[in-house]
Amino acid sequence: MADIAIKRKNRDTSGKRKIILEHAVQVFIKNGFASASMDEIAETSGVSKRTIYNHFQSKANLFQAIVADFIADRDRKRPIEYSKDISLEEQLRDFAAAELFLIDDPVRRGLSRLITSIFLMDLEFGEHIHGQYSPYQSLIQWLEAAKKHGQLDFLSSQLAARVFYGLVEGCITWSAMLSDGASLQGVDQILDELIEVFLSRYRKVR
Amino acid sequence: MADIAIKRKNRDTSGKRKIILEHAVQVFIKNGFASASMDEIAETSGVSKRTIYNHFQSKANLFQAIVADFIADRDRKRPIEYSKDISLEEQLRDFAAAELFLIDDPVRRGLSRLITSIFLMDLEFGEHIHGQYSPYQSLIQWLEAAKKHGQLDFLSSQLAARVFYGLVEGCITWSAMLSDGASLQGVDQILDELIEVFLSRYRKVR
DNA sequence: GACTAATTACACTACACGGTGTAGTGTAAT
DNA sequence: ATTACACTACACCGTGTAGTGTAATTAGTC
Repeated sequence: MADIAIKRKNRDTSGKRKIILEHAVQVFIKNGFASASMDEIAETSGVSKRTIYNHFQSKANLFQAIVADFIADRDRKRPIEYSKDISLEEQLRDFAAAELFLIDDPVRRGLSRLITSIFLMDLEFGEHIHGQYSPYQSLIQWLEAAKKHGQLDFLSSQLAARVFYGLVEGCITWSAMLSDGASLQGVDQILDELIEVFLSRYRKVR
Repeated sequence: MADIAIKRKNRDTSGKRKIILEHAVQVFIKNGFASASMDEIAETSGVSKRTIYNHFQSKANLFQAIVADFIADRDRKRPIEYSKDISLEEQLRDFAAAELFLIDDPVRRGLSRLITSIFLMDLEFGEHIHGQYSPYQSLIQWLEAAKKHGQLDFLSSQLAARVFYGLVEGCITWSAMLSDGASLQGVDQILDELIEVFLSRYRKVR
């Protein structure tokens, strides 16, 4: 494959672009979208402001690119399917892992906070981000499979899914965002407890 | 008492002040703090900008006044104490009611969203608001009382409280904020289910 | 070394917005 | 009639900042 050399004339500018994105994230996280200035982003990146505008049409555009990367990163995980051979606990832990991924790294956590704060004030934007989030649908499928297999019992898989995600998000995600990760201390035990709570209610008694 | 007439000279300006506060809330909710302009607030209020600055030192000051009112409103509810004569379900519903109060009215819900979005990006501000929130401590007391009375069983009241609030906030509060209240459909049944989930795990079996 | 795309430095525009100063008005108390 | 005062309308200032135009410079490719 000669894809790399398909156009020799143009230099590879992806390095600068990447540098800009990485530093812009920091500035946006630190100041929020509105208060982050393009001058500061340029300075932090060690790049002229003009170069930023050569790579990105506008501030909003730059931010979009960051969000797009974040979403792509988040969605890299494949949906999880029900398995008879793995304990319910372990499989539920897998679902929670997708949520933990959003907050266990300081940069991702910062971005989660920023993006969440934006779509608290702009619900349309929120739809756009949250709408394409698959794990939730995936969990519903999983719950129904587990019910069919006689391991779980509930009336509404919708409601059960809401309970599970509510538990994880309420007890872990939100408190981690609001405490900047401090509440992630001992998160494994907390998660075990949440799963225990969930199964206390929905595990089928034989 | 002639307190009202203690100084006849000053006219009562609380009317204008109230009007400004009420309309400023709308503008802040619509645009966020940074993007809300004092000119728009003046126009919306039907009041000259100068008058706003006669009542409030600055934009930040005006916003503080709004937040203070919100907090005062929120904290009007007295803490709940354990009672042997009321079912656990009913008492837990009472705790949840304090949370529901923050999101059942469109204006309060808007303010909740705004304030939350601000302290996602400014954790110090968050401390200030969240730090003085009593229901959480109050629930821990309640849980321990119920345990002593032999109705509940758990190792850590901290963790149990976290689970309960996590359930309520994760399943109800956050989803109501992000859906602008749409998810409040059938919230009573959902709450019943959450309490059932909680008690499935922590109710003492005799 | 020549060519040229990428980058820089920097001056500049356009504009929004927080906040102030002021001249003047309506009104209720004296 | 006078006074005190809340209020309005409006011009104005300073500043921060998104975004542009341009000439000069750097550096990768041939």
